[in-house]
Amino acid sequence: MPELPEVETVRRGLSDLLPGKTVLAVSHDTPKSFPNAPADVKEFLIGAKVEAVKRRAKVLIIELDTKYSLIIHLKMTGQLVFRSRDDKKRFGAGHPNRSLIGDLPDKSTRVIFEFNEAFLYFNDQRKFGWVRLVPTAEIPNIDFFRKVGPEPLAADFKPQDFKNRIRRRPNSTIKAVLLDQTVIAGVGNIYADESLWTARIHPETKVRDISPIKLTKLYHGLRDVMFLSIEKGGSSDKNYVDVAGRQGSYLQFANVFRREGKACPRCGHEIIKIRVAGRGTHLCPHCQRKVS
DNA sequence: CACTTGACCTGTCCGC
DNA sequence: TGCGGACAGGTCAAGT
Repeated sequence: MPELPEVETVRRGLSDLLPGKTVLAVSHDTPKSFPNAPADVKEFLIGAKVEAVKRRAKVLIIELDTKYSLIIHLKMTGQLVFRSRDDKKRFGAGHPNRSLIGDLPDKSTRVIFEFNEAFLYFNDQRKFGWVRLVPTAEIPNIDFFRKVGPEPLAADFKPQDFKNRIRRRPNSTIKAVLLDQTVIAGVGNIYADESLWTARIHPETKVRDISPIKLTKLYHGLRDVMFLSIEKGGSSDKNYVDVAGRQGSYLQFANVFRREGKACPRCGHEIIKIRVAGRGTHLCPHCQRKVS
């Protein structure tokens, strides 16, 4: 579930909490969740101090003072939840900011990082996510980072850059291209559907059939929905929570996603759900016509 | 080569 | 209430 806005929300939370803290211990459930632990953990992680928490596409990068970094992908159901000794006082029962998840670790907990008086839990129900320890200087050489496209929210990412990237795949459907991380970084199913609705583009439209004006609308639509979602703490359908265990509220503002059978907020026609590029896809068949 | 489909996992929901 | 099947927000490898 976590797409760019959710991962960015987690990054901001971790960035407020982790820098300056030293890793005291690490435990993990399976090699799958932490492929190069524990041998490397003992040697490279314990005693390391967190310097910064960054994000590239949907991947979190926790930079340590040892020239190593932890890189973390939440995939569909990953969570990173931070609990300090003070959290019971700050987020106890009745507190509006209290965590929505219970005692940790729970049965979805895969990796635990212990800091002084605090723990960071990596939970992942479906076990698609992972944590890796890599030399910081090697990160740009990792296959995923070499291939991944530009950050759509970067200040220097202009409409023309967006159009040029998208047009590299003229014969694909626009939905498939938006989801392709090598074209644009960080777009997932929710923000693909929402941005296509905003730009009034049918998700099955071939890229070559979309006018320049519509592509410009899509550029702005994509950025608008992502900026709004970050402001709302991301989308929580089921699993996603921030570092304090709180859900995001963006889906309250969604126009089509998970709204099949309801009225389109723009024209009142019924929103439908179809399958495009192998993914559940939500659209208004009246506002979003196939030929631009 | 460009593009699409299945596999990876667990949990939940829906129809019988 | 139980059971089988479909489905879930991401990414690869393998297939056409």
